[in-house]
Amino acid sequence: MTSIRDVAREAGVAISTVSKVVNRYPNVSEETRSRVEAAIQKLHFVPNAAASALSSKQAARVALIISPGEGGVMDEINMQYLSGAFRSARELGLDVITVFAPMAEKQSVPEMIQYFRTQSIAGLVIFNLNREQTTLRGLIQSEEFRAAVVDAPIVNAHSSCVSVDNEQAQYDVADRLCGEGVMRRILYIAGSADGYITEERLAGMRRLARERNLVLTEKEGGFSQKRAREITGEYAADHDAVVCASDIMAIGAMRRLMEMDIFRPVCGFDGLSLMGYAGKQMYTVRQDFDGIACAAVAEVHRLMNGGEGRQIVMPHEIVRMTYEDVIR
Amino acid sequence: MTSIRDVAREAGVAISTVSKVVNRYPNVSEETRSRVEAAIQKLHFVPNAAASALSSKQAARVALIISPGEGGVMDEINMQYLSGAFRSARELGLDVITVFAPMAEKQSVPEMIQYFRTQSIAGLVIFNLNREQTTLRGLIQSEEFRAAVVDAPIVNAHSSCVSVDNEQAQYDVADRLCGEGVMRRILYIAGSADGYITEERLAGMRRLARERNLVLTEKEGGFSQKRAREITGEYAADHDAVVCASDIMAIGAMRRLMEMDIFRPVCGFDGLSLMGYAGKQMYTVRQDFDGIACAAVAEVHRLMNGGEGRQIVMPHEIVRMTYEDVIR
DNA sequence: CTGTTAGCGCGTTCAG
DNA sequence: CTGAACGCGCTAACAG
Repeated sequence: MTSIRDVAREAGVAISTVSKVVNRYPNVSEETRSRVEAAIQKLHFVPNAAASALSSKQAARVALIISPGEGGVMDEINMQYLSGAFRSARELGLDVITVFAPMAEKQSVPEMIQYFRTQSIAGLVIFNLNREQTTLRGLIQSEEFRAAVVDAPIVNAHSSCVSVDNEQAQYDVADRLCGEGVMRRILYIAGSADGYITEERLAGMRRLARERNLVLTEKEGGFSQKRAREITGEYAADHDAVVCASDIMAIGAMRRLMEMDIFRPVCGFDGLSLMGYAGKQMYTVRQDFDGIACAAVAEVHRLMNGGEGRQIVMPHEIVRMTYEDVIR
Repeated sequence: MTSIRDVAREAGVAISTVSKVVNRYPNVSEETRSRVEAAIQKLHFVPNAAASALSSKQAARVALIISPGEGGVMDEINMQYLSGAFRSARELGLDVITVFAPMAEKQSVPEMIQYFRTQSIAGLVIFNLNREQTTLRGLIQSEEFRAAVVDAPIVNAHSSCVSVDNEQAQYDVADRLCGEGVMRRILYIAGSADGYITEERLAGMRRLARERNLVLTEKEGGFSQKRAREITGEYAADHDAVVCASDIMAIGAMRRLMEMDIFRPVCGFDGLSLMGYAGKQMYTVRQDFDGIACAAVAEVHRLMNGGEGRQIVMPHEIVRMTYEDVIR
């Protein structure tokens, strides 16, 4: 392994001069710079990130923590999160590691703190946090690290939260759906009680019901397609429309309705391409997961530079998705 | 930041003794060991991975390179790959970074070599490599790093390949399908020409056709649901069954058949949970992506310890998937 | 503008 | 079994 010292010798300059060239410091003469660069080329010198971090003590590493859905439903969202996060990290010059939440949950809070510290982690970006993930929540509350939490309303001095306005988005999509005809009795299939976003979306739905004088039936679907099917089978016939707190539940509802051979408008939430498999066109809330992850990484970067925790609201969009929109 | 030196002072021993305790060296007396451990607890000492790697020069880092599918189809597979890879890496004590292939492809081979070297990367695990990914292929051929390549038959002194027996698997699933009734004319919708696995699967299909005296029509579906739909619409009526080289194409074929209101048995390849949305039950090849990734990481680990490149064949399974099997 | 020097935190001989 | 001393590759003051 050729080191900075070899380059210095080759170029006939001091070690620190090489360092300055490598790190683009301004105060190096054009001549020595080019001499050093020639030596770098010649020796195929490659700076050692570990040594650099050790010396400068600027180990700006960030851990991305994702919760894979067992059924493959969350995968599309998670990959978009990762895609945005990696891109953003690269742009900001942040070093990133990826952690699967279940692994973290198997450990205790001190163990995870220990692990992240040995890894020189200074910031966390946590996706899809729910109430049952006690280790992760403990990690945030310990305030040992700066954190950007996506879709969970946790804000303190060291942590920000990033998400769409779930309340408003649920309101908007249901509003659109209900504007399509005369609908009074709405079946709302909510998420699961352990999800933070569930309440916010429910609140949006309730506000719409109040304003529009709708009769609302609320059921807990737990983000499960199966549950949504069952609920639809049991209640949909007595309602004019089915509003679901997630796409996957909307697909379940739609399929059940087709089996029952009755038509009810259905809407979902998230904007997955999976929606195209529902069989009919459907309104949903399109979230820019890529952009959300991007913003979350930027936010943790800001926090690591001394920023205060805050809440960030990302834009959303109501779309109508069909099979044709989705397939490739 | 409390360092090994603080611990040594606290415990009243030398720095090297602390190091030995931390790294579980045998030659430390029970008494000093416990004294050191007490000090570690007390001071919340956490070893610094960067410093450790720098000093010991054992930076056993591995890069996982994944190709996200634009349409969200590949996401389920990729997440399973990541899941298995992370788990395996943790068990083997390997440090891991994740890289999206499109980012790598934007760079030149020397740039990527440079990047990986600064990151102390010694091994690569490459998923879903295709012929168009020239940078990645150059990276492998440079033999700068040890590599385990999933689903692409590239083997040299420093690289192994890991995959199911695609030829046999395609043979098996089509065999099962054709065993269900009297079928002579088979429509085979292959993958894309730039995918390595495409030929292998095609070869398996051809072997079956030979042995069973089938009339085979081969079309290139490019792993595209849309293409598979079109091909099905054009040719399926004249055939007895449709064999697809991927689940996503099988879904397209099945949907088209339903629209055409004719029934033809269809089979896919991969075992995605997405298959449940096809509408009917369907044979497919279930690959254990998690296990494949796990094996690939283990393999690159072996290569990094001086092993020779080789080919590893993972087991596959023919399954019949239905909507009910898949939803949760 | 360039060179000298002192660490960053740790692993590892090699004497004792 | 223990500890002093050196070096990993690099950055960051300082002098010059």
